[in-house]
Amino acid sequence: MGKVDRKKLESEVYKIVGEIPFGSVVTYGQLARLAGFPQCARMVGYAMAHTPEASGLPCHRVVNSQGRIAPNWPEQRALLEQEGICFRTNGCVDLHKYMWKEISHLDG
DNA sequence: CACGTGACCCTAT
DNA sequence: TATAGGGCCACGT
Repeated sequence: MGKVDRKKLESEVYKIVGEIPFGSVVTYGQLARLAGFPQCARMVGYAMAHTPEASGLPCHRVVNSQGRIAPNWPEQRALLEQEGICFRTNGCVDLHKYMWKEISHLDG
């Protein structure tokens, strides 16, 4: 196995992110698996952190496996709340409630 | 070239 | 329910 093709990973991930429906969230790990890079959740995070603002992609709908939003980006919470997503007292979204249904089978 | 870092994830304690 | 540690891999210094 050679090195990961970051460009390929990015294009695949961005394509999927663009399809996340309003009011739903997806985890980094799920994105990695859907994109065909199951061991690269970290790279997905890297890609998200470098997503051009001009892309218009709904990267705020991507959270970690605990439903926690990205550090150093508090705005993400407001963006999700605008879509009707409520936060628990521990600061996480309820994945069982807001997970993108079409891919929720990738959980376990 | 070696090392530290990060919008991560899983298992064990 | 919390923390700790290992694995992961590209990137910048």
